[in-house]
Amino acid sequence: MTARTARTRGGKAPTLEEVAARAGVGRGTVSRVINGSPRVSAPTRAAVEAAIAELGYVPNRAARALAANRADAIALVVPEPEARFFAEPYFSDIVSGVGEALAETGMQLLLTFAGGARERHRLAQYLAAHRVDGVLLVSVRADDPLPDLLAGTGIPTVISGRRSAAEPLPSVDSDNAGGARTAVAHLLARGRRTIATITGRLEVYGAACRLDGYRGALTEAGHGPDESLIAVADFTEEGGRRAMRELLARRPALDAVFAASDVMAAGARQTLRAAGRRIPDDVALIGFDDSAIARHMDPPLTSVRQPIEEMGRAMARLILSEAGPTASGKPEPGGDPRQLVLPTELVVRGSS
Amino acid sequence: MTARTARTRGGKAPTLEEVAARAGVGRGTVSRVINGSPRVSAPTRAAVEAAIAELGYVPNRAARALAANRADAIALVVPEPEARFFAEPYFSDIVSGVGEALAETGMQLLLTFAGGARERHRLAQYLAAHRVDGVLLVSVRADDPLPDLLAGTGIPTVISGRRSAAEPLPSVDSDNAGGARTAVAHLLARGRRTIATITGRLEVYGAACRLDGYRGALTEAGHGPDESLIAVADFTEEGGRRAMRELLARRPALDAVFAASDVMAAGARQTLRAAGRRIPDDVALIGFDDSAIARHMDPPLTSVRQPIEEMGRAMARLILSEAGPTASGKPEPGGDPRQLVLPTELVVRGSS
DNA sequence: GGGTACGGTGGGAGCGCTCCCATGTGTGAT
DNA sequence: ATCACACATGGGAGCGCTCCCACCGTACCC
Repeated sequence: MTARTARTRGGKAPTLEEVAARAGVGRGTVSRVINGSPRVSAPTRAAVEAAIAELGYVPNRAARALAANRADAIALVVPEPEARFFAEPYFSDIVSGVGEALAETGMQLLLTFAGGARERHRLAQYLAAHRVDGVLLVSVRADDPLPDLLAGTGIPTVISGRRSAAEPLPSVDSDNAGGARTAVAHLLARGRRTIATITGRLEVYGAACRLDGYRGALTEAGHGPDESLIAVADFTEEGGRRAMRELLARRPALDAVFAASDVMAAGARQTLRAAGRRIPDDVALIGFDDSAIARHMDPPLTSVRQPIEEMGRAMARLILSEAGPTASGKPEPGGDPRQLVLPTELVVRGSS
Repeated sequence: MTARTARTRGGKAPTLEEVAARAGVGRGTVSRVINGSPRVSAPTRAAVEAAIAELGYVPNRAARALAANRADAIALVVPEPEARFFAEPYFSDIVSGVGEALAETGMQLLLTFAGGARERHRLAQYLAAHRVDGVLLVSVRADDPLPDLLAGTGIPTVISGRRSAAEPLPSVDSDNAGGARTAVAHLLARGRRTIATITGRLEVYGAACRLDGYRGALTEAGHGPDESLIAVADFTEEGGRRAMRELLARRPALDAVFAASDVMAAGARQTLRAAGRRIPDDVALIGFDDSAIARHMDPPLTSVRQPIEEMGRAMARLILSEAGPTASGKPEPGGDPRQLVLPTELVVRGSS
C-alpha cells in the first residue's frame, strides 16, 4: 500500500491522498483535520495527525490556492523610487512587524515593487489576477493612483500613513500631530521661548499633521501664531540646511527648532553649527523618526519615535481581518474602527 | 478599450479557456503563446495576443504552479534575531536589488523569517513543500543548520556572505579583505604610522577577512605584525567603545583606527572624544558599510562601501541560473563560477 | 498522382487540493 | 421497536493551467 506511495518518486512531497491512505481515512477527513474543522472525532483526528507527522506532510500551497480560490498570501507594495527617502529606518522595521504578525497565521508575505504610473496599472491587475488575499501599501503619495485602482478591483487594502484626514482606506498611522505637540511642549517646558519648525512638503498629510501639532502646542501655551517661525522644506538634508538658513535670517533670536524629520534636523544642525550656534546651549533641536542618525548625531538628537514595527503588526492584523471574515472590499459605513492611529513617544537626548 | 473590458469584470478574472474562445483557438495554443513557444504561426499568435489584451488576461499563478510543478517564486530568508545588527543599511538595499532583478523575470519574491533552530527545520520542510524555485539566504552565521538542510532538500540556494573560505554553496560576497586593505593603504598614504583595528567576532568569516586585509596592507608597506594594535569586538557600538579603550590603554600613541563596521566606529569615536583625541587631527578613523550614520557622524566618517544593492541583483541572477536550466541542486564539480566577490569602494570623508 | 514529413493545432489527462453532497452510524424521543 | 436527526465520514467534481499525443493540412518528393 505504501509501496506505491514510496515509488512515486525519490524526493517527492507526500500528498493529502497518501496521508489519507496511511491514516486509513478519506481525503475529506484529512482536509478537515488540516483546516481545523471541528467535525472530526478525536480518535480520527489523532490518527490523521500521526500520519501527517510520520510522512512529514506539508500541504501544497498552489493546489490549495487553486481549489479554494484564495492565496494565503499578502502583498506588501513598495513604491520604489519615492520610498527611498523614508526608507532608512522605516522599511526594515515595517517589514519585520508585518512578517512577524503574518508568520503566526501561515500567510505568506509577497514583496512587490511598484514602478512608474504605467506599471502601477499592470501591478493592480497582477495583484487581482494572482489573487493575493490582501495588499499592504506603504508610503504612498496622495496622488498615487494605486490605492484607487486596488479598491476598484475589490482587493482588501490597508495603507500605512493616511493620505488625508478623510482617508477612505483602512489605515495605520502614527500620531504625527501628537508627537509634534509633545516635542514642542517639551521645549516649552525647558524654557525655550522662540521655537521654530522645519516642515516637510505640506501636501504630505503627515507633514501637515506635524505642523498642526506644532501650532497646537504653541497655541495651548498662549503663544500667538507666528508664520515667520515656520519654514517649509522637503524631508531632505539639503532642505533642512536651507530652511534653517531662512529661519536664522528671519528670526536670529530663535532658541529652539523642531524639525519634522531627523534628516532635516541633521541638515539644520549643520547650518546652526556653521552659524556658530551651540546645541543645545543656544538652540535646542528636535527631530522626528528616531532613526539611526538621531542616536549617532553630536549631540545625540532628541526625536519623536514612531512605533514602526508595531505599525507593521497592526497593518498585518488589519488586513487579516479585512481579508478574512467578510471577504468583501466594500468600505463599511458608520464610524471607522479601521483607522488606527498609534501613539508616538519622545526620546529625549542631548540636543534639547 | 483595453482597460474597459478588464475593469468591468469586477470579480472574476478571465481564464485561458476564455481567451482561447475569444481568439477562436484551442487552449493549447494560448498556452504556447503565453509561454513563448516558437511553434505558433504569426497570425495565430497575433490573434491570441489581441484576445489577451482585450480581456486583460493574466495567468493564474496557482494553477500554473500546480500544473507545471514550479512556483515562479524565490524565497528570501532572513534570520530574524541576528539580522538586526547588520540590518540598518543592509536589508533594504539587498531586498531592493533582489526585487529589481526578479521583477524583470516575473518571479515573485517571498519574504520569510527564520526563527530559532527548531523553526529552521520546519522552514526547510516548508520551502521544499511549497516548491519555491530557489532560496536566498542572507547574513547566516557559520553554525546555522539551515543552508545544509536546504541543500539536503535539493532546493537551489544562494547565500550572501560566505561562511568560510570554502563555502560550498553558490554565494555572493563583497571583497572584505580588499576593502580593508584599501582603507589601511589610504591611512598609510596620509602619513599615519600607528594604525589600530577593531574587528568583529572572528568566527564571522567577513570579520576575519577584514582583519586579513588590514594585516595585508600593513605587511605590504613593510610594517611588521603587531598584535597589540588589534582589538576584537562584536559589531556593536558598546563593543566599539570598549575595544577603543583597550587600544588606547595599550597603545596611547596610535594615530589611526580602522573599525570593521560603522557602528563600531561610532563607538570608538565616543571613546576617542572622551579621551580628548581630535578626529582626524590626532586620530584618523575609518569605518565599514558606509551606512547612514557614517554620513551623519561628526566629522563625517570615511567608510568602505559595499555594493549591497548590486549584491542583491547578483544573488537574484545567480539563483535564476541555478533554478533555471539544469533544475538540479547538486553542486557542480570543477572550478566554481558561482562564487561571486564584488568590489568595495572607499568613500573618503572628514574623519581620515 | 500518391506518399511522406512536418509545422500547427486541438483537447484529454491530470497536478493536489477544497467543497459539498451522499452515505453511514449512533443517539434520543416517541 | 421505529423514526428523526444529528454527527462523522468518503469521495466526486472541479479550480485553471501545462504537458503531451493525436490529428489536420500543406508542401514536397518520387
